[in-house]
Amino acid sequence: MEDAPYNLNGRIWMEVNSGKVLGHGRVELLERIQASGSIRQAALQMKMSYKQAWDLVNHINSNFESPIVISHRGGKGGGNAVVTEAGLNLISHFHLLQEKFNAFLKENNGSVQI
Amino acid sequence: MEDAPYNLNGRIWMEVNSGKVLGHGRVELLERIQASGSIRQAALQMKMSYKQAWDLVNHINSNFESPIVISHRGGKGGGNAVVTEAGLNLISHFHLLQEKFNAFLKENNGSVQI
DNA sequence: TATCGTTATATAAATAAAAATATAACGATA
DNA sequence: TATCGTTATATTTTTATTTATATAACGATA
Repeated sequence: MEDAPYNLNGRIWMEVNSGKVLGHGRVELLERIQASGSIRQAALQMKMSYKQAWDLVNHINSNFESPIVISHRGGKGGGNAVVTEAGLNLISHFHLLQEKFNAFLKENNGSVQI
Repeated sequence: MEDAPYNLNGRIWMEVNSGKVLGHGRVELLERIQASGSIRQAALQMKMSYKQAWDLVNHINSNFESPIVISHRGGKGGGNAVVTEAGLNLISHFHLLQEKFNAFLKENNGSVQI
């Protein structure tokens, strides 16, 4: 009979209409869009295809009443994307949840008798 | 400025040597092995291939000092598999963690201003 | 008004994951 | 000792996912 130490790990996400809309990866994408002003640049930074990034943004936008990312094509720089006030609220709220969750995980590390 | 209600959802798992070894799905697999005495039956019940189930069991076993599932081939019924005392401890410990986590999720449902 | 790099979208190609199939090993028991 | 259903393992086939490629639309600005 000995001890098996383990680390507890996990993921959380926000659901709307019973579907995942916002987790760790999407929040990082929003932050990079906000920082760079570009969906393409954010995608490059995260080593994902533009299509994937666009699909994620589109999915997020279509699951909230207010737009989260507003994008424009054409013009100076070819186009741009910005995260709205609503989006910034989502980001900071998710960070809050994530911090609580991190504490939960830390508290629940331990070991089992095996 | 309106409200976006959301449900918080997520998954937790136990890690050993920085690798995932036990989460919701694997615990269910162990329970079904215990109940049926057969890896094959457990796999069928969970609609996964025998290979996938065996790989999971093998992965679990090789990440703990003590065996979690002991299997035999041949003999009455063609063979069988049993979950060890150590495995049962893992199962009940994970359930404990999962219950705490469920409470955490419930507490942290809410809404964001968007 | 021609150019630029980005957004938006569709389609094809490549890769990865999962499922299906096949086969040997096994040992109680009939 | 022949049979049985399961474990254990490898290989093939199928499916799903991801990535790559292509192209049109766009509007500030030079």
